[in-house]
Amino acid sequence: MKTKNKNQCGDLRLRLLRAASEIISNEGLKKLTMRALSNQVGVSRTAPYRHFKNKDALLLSIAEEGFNELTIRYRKINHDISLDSLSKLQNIGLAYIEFAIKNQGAFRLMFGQEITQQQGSGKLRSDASETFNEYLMAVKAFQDEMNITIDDYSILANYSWAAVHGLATLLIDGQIQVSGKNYGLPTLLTDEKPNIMDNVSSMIDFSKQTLMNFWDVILNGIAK
Amino acid sequence: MKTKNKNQCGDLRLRLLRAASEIISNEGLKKLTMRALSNQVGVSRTAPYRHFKNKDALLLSIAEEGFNELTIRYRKINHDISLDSLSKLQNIGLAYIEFAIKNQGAFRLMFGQEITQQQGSGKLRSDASETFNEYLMAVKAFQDEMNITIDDYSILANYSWAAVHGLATLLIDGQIQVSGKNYGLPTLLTDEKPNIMDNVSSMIDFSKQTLMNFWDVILNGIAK
DNA sequence: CACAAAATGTTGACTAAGTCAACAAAAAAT
DNA sequence: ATTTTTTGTTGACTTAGTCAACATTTTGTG
Repeated sequence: MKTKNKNQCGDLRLRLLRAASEIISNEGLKKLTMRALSNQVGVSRTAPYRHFKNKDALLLSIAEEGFNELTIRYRKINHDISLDSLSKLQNIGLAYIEFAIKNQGAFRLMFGQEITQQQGSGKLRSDASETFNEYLMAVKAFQDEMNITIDDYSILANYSWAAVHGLATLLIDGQIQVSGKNYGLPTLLTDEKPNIMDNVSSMIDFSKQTLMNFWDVILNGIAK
Repeated sequence: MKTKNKNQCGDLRLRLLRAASEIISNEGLKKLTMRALSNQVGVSRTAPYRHFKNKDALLLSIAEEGFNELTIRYRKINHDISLDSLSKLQNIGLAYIEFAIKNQGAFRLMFGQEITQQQGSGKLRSDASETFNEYLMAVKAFQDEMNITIDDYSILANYSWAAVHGLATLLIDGQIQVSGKNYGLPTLLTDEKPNIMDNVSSMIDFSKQTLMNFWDVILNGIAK
């Protein structure tokens, strides 16, 4: 009998995933080496290969877990009866950005090119589909509730995805100054080096602020 | 006398930069190795080290060149008298995306984390500043010409940057299907693998379409 | 033009990292 | 209790970044 008991068989597997995500978030993908990872977790350098075919497979798993986690958050929002469809969409956008900031490692893998260019493994695709479906559902509900003139819902879906994704990406890549005298300016325009992990809460505040403006513009237009 | 003659001293340097960009664009950053690069260019594996301190320095140079190139395009648009401020802004956005699609390698380096997290080298910062300033100039002109109620121009700047950047990023990461029956859908929701290099023109068409909607929404709001 | 200095390129060698194979220990199944 | 299966370890091979020593070519100067 294959005991898929997470406390035994899966223990190391889980610890590896957690540690790997942390390393990527804190030090970047380049610093994630199988050897450093093994070391961190306290096993020999090849132990991870009992749980993952290779490094890419490990990264894939991180992405899968990420989608599952994100789906849970989306569902919680979509199921919340106290929210109207606009609020749901807004909260989903914020959840996306928060997830990106707090789980940089997973986020980069989920929406980066590393994985899309590979096979993708049915598992990943189905996990990701759940996430996307939850998002698309919110968009549809919003369009139904408002009298949106655009017929194709995928337009709004892509548009808001792009905007939110862009903000998330710029933030975790340290491209926008979220604190100090250069608040809101492109980092490359300033002398300050962003200290990403120390700035999580500033980033989230900045995102909230930006998203507020964002939705205001979407709804009313810039010229009002 | 230091002959900085590009035809002699700089010859290999330039060839390396070109080849490196190409490799990143076609096969991804992971496939760019100093050895493969040297091989491609037809020199020994350590020859590049005469022109770049190390691999990171080479990447940095690619980014620098990228900013210079992008600045030129922005300038051309900003100086075009036949365009009003809105058109300028729109064209700049499109130029950004086109650049990203046609120069993935450089783009990833310019706006990714690899570089921001490093020192940044004054040269890079000043090159990037020119690009950003050109962009900010267009935003200001636009806000001046329209009667925008938002006082802080950096809000619109960040907002449109994020949206455009998000679209560019999703496209080059192959996250959006730009042709076929799944047109406009997230790739992970489908079975099709995007063939990025074969899709350049589809991507650009898709971007134009999306940007049209994008600016329409920004100007008029979604509910009209 | 001859020679010294500087720039450029090459080969050899070292290190870090991914990964396989053979072996060992532990857990599970019979 | 013994056989399998699972999980982990060490050794070894390969690829890739990079330095050092050496060779060659280019450049500058008397």
